[in-house]
Formats: sequence, structure tokens, C-alpha cells
Amino acid sequence: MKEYTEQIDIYAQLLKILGDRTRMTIFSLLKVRELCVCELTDLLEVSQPAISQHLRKLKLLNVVKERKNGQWVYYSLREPKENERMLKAIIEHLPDLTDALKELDQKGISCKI
Amino acid sequence: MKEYTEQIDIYAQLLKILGDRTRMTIFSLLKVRELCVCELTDLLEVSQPAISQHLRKLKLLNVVKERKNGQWVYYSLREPKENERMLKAIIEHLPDLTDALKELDQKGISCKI
DNA sequence: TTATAATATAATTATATAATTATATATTAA
DNA sequence: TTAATATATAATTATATAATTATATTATAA
Repeated sequence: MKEYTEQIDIYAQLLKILGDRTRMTIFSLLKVRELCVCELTDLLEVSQPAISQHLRKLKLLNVVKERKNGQWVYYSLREPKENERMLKAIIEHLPDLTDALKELDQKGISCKI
Repeated sequence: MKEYTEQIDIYAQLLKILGDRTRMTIFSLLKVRELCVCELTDLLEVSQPAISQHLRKLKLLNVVKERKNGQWVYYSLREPKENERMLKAIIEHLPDLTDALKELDQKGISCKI
């Protein structure tokens, strides 16, 4: 079996990291548009450090990227490479959270956490 | 957010259960053909109770089904329903373990665990 | 019937994980 | 400068998970 498990390990790790409700929500939100940590903290029901730690895992897995702008750090999905077919497929089937972000936009974000 | 999280929870649980190297291997093997517990135990490097426990989780998630034949229990993938798009996509992209099973067939299975 | 084989379940243990609180770092504004 | 904001990291705690060993259950064979 060992000859066959390398790819399986890679996939298993991908699914394990995405297989968490908080990270899956973050991931789905970032599919809509890039968001800063304070927006994610505002949207989800966990603390800011928890968000940062989840983002670190997603970054280690190389599925999100960050962009620094002043004191804010904006995260977004990293475009999957051509050979990352499973990741692509997962992203395609993610639930659409556009409406959840519309609510955020309407009330106007207050980044005071 | 709560209005949007039901589907996310379902997906997160699916990915969490499949996001384990042992279960991902079992799942990939069952994609090739149905296998009894003793064959899976023979192929993988964990104990028979561990295999049974992983199979139970996969069955709880409703992604595998079982068929009893004498003292053997054969497991196979449950055909995903039309609306289970993400599961379908994952199955499609699973690594092909046909060769690993050929080796098993050649040496002739000895179900003495 | 008794023994053996295949599988499942229970109990236990060790490890991993997610969350919180506390604190550090960096950036901007007063 | 000093204060406040945004984010990251560290330490801790509570919980979940995967594995093992031991045992139970069921089916077949001697």
C-alpha cells in the first residue's frame, strides 16, 4: 500500500483542514470576496485569536493568501493550480454566502472588536 | 450567519470524516470494488477493530453500505444521490487504487487476522 | 457440541484539536 | 510620544479522535 498513500495523505490533509465548520465558513466567505480579519471576526461567532489561528492553518495548507494594507490584513482564496482538481471541485460546490456579506455591507463594518 | 450555516455544517462533517488517511484509503479502495473487513484489515496497517470503527463512521455518514454474506461483511460505496454534488466530486478525484488490489488478488487473500 | 474465524463493541489510553485568555507586535491617530 | 486599533502568538484548558487491548457476538467447520 505504501506506494499509493502519498497522494491519499495529501487529500486527507486537505479535507481534514477544510472539514471544520469555522474554517469551512471562512473559506466560503472568502470565495465571495477578500475580507480582513476583523470582518471575519465580526461575522463568525468565535474570538479574533481563533480566527487568526484558523487562517494560519488555511495559509499553511496554501489555500488562502494574505495582503497587508496598513493595519489590516486581507485574506482571499488562492487560485488553485491546474493539477489541484479536488480543491477546485470543492470550491465549486461551496455554498454561496453572498447574502451573508450583503448584510455585513448594509450595517457598515465597525472594526472594533 | 446562522441562516447559512446548515449546509456548511453538512459539508464540514463530510470533509472531516473523509479527512483521515485511514478512512480516505478505505474509501478509495471501496471505489475499486467491494471488500470485506478482513481484506481491508489485510491491506491497511491498523488493527481489525480500528477498521470496524472507521467503517462505522463511514456508514453513519451514509457514504458506504454493507452486505452480509455468511461470516463476512462486505462494504462498498453507496452511490451518491443526484444532489450530493460535492461527494460525487470528491469520489471522482480519488486516487486510483486498482493496482493495490491487484497485489492483494495475486497473493491470494488469507482472511486469518 | 466445541472450536475457530470474522466482525463488532466496550474500555482505555494517548494524542490532536479548538477554543479561550493573556500577551506581544505593528500600525495609525491624537 | 502616547493611546487605540488590528492582528498574531503563547499558554492553557477542555474536548474530540484514533488507536490499542480485551471481550462479545455471530457464523461456520470439525
